[in-house]
Amino acid sequence: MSESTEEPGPSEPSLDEQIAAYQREFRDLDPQVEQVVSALGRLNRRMNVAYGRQVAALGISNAEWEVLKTLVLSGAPYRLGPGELAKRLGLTPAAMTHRIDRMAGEGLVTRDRDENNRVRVIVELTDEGRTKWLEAMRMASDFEEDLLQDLSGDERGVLGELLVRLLRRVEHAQPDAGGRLTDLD
Amino acid sequence: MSESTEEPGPSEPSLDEQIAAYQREFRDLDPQVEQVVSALGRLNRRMNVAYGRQVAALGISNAEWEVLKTLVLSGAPYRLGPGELAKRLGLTPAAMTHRIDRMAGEGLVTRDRDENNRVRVIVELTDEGRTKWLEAMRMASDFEEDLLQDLSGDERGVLGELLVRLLRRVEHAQPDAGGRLTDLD
DNA sequence: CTCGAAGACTTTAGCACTAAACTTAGAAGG
DNA sequence: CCTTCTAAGTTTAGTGCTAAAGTCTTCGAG
Repeated sequence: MSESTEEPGPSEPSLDEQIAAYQREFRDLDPQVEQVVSALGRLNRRMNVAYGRQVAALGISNAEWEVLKTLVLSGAPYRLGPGELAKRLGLTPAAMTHRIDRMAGEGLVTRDRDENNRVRVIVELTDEGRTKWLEAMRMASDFEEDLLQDLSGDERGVLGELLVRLLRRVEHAQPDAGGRLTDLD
Repeated sequence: MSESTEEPGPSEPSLDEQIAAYQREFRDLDPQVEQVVSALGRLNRRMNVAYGRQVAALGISNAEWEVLKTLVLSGAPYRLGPGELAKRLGLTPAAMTHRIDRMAGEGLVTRDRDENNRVRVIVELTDEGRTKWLEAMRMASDFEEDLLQDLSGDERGVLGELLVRLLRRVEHAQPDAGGRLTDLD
């Protein structure tokens, strides 16, 4: 399951067949719950494959695009330290070091020591990096618009609201509220 | 936006802050679309972290659990070749070879040559593997039930239906229907 | 002022994956 | 038969990640 992080994919049985098979093997399964969860997982995997293909056309990887997005989201002047980037991306600092190496080599970011505190490093988006981000963003938002094309405005609103409620349940799961979700991450 | 299969994570701004920041940097963004897409991505990442923790308590990895699920879904006698497994999991055959090595070493599956066609290999779930699958399945379905706890039956149905419609759009995107989605995977 | 401790990266070792080359069994043609 | 082709797995080389150890600056206590 993945970025996340899991990333299976292409050739699986249809969703309905899969749910039916699970019910045969596991009687206690609620098909409605399973439909939501399985559709969520599959949808995400397919979308990630699609994003990867799109940004690859711009000569960057999905991983690099994530870094560009994080820097832009931090707002002008688009600077963050490697540690902060790692935390926001859910990576180890070690992995960040190497990603930044690559991206600095490609001219997407610069990496400099902070003159006021020479133990800190500042990663800053270059103009080229910002341009790549904008191009990727345009492709992504076209793709997302396409994806939701069959849904009415009302349906989009309902879907967004339901997803946000699930997200809230996962993110700040209340202690003492039935418990199992309390220690998620 | 990412996933999985990209796999970022833990410490990000709140969803609302993130959407507001994107709107500042990219005027053309539809906040409703962005809410759906971002919530989907985040939800999935958090869920994958949670699944990973749960199955780790059983002594297996998320990757191993995916293999167990695939074998069980294939139905009795729970046998598939490495190539077929790789296809369903979206991995290369090379990666399957190593996963099967590990899992055979742990007693979760057996790996044997097909006597009728000695170029084929048959991976078969052991009783121990089936037991692990069942334990993981129980944990997962409890977790999923918990996750959806705040949604009424109707809301679950609506959510499932909307997700399935999105999934259909991604999976068999019609040619000649506006196009961009036609070559997804 | 100097020593010790903490913080912020970087480096090293090891693992899991992909892409591409290789191996071997069975199938097809002459 | 014997050659060639194809299919199914495995092996090799190289990438990107994590965990843990290492380096270097800064800060605080004596």
